[in-house]
Amino acid sequence: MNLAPPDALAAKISLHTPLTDPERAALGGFVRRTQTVLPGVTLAAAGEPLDIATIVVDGMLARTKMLRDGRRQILSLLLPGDLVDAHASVLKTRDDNLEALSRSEVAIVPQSRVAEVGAQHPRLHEAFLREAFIEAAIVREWVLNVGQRNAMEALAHLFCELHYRMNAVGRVAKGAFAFPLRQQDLADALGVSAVHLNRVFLQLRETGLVTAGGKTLTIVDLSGLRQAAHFDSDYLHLDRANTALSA
Amino acid sequence: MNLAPPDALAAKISLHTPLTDPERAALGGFVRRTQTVLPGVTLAAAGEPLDIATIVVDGMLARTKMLRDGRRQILSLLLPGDLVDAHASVLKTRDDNLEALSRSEVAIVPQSRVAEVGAQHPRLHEAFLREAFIEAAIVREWVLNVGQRNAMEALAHLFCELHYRMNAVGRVAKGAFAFPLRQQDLADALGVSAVHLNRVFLQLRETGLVTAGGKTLTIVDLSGLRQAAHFDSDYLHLDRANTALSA
DNA sequence: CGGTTATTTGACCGACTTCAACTGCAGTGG
DNA sequence: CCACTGCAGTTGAAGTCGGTCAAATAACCG
Repeated sequence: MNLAPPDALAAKISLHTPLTDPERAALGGFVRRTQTVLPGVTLAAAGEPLDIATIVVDGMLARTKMLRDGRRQILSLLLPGDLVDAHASVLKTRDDNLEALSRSEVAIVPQSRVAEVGAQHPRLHEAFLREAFIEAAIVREWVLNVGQRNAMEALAHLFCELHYRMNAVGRVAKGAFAFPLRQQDLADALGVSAVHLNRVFLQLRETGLVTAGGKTLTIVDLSGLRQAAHFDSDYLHLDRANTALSA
Repeated sequence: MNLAPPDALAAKISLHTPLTDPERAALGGFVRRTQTVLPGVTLAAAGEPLDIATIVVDGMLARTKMLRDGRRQILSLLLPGDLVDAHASVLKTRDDNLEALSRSEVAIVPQSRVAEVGAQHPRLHEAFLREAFIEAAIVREWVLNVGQRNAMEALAHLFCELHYRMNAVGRVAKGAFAFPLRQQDLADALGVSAVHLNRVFLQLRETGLVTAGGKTLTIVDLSGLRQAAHFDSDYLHLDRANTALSA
């Protein structure tokens, strides 16, 4: 029903680097064995060693940080095709958590194997690095979302981002894509309370720009939503993708 | 009066990797020629090519993002010894601005030279990568600051971070270090208004935990400040440094 | 010293929070 | 089949943190 697992990551990488068959095969090796994780499960927690990378095959995960009193911040959403913590082995221990927000399929790859594949395929090495830097760019935009935009703008902006990122891996059909988050997760992503998020989300749906239901989000009017959010996709570094969307 | 320029970067790197003399010399080559930038000057703007790295020799700069209506968010503060945008050449264009917050000394290094030195000195290559990942970790903590902590906690947390980072490059004496920011900059860092920041900053000074004056910030009671901020320095990945502070 | 910029203060307003209750829905077991 | 349970979503009321506007100091700089 969805693209076969390896394709999402390969699709993202080939936005910047055309891939040869051996390179595709190497990527395929990463996701040969996947495992299912249930919503709420923490795959990796702050303080643990950074010895594994994770590839999201299906579902939605998040990088999170917690405060002692239970406050929780989502730092970025991890979508199918995302390669998480590759190259992070230059640091010893994690400083954040990797948490499943929905039932998801992931492939867990030891850093040593990522390094081996990188050594054999220099362009993959560079591509992995690029993915890490793009995630950093997404987190920087996230700061802007949380720090400067009000809840409505921030929500609209987040939905735009998800649309572009899901589209880049072929997971958008007629403006709709899987969206399994609870409102509490959205609230923790934007740094507002769940109650306030609920009201703002209702308001946004009333505008008719988006509809939601059954764990699916539909962007009805992308250009209207982009305007509401002042969304500019440059920070996603999608380059060759979404040329149809940017019009 | 301060450490000689190259020492700050070398000091940070040697927290993780002991450096040989040739490696130190290579770093010294980066900062042989520096230039002065005045407060408010934008060294590099979003949309420009990512073809240079910048080393902060003295002063304070910031990575910033702007919204069309003038709202401004500071994404991270760049201190002496920081190596900015090394390795970022895997991406084509900047998505943020590099702005001087005070009169500063910086060295501008073409990405090609960073790459050459990295090729000659593999451990420097890895060290540059590590610096980039540490900055990403700092930005992630920044999201938590802006999204979950209130203004007082966030301000105390930021001051703790600065103390640790300045200490790691030998720029702290008796709890005091150079702090040339305007309150407007602090406000843009925390995502609050300058008026509110002013009141909160006054309140924090009234607690006696910190004092400020003459572009200098003094942490009077670090452990008290850490408690107020619930500060945990793990995310700075300082490893061997600050062992005296962590007590 | 004059002109500019940064900080401080006051008054008022609005976005967002908190607490609490209620609805709707899906799963479970009797 | 229907109660029971639990969780996500929705709604209301009251309060607070932080925003805005505006003006008054205070510090800085040529």
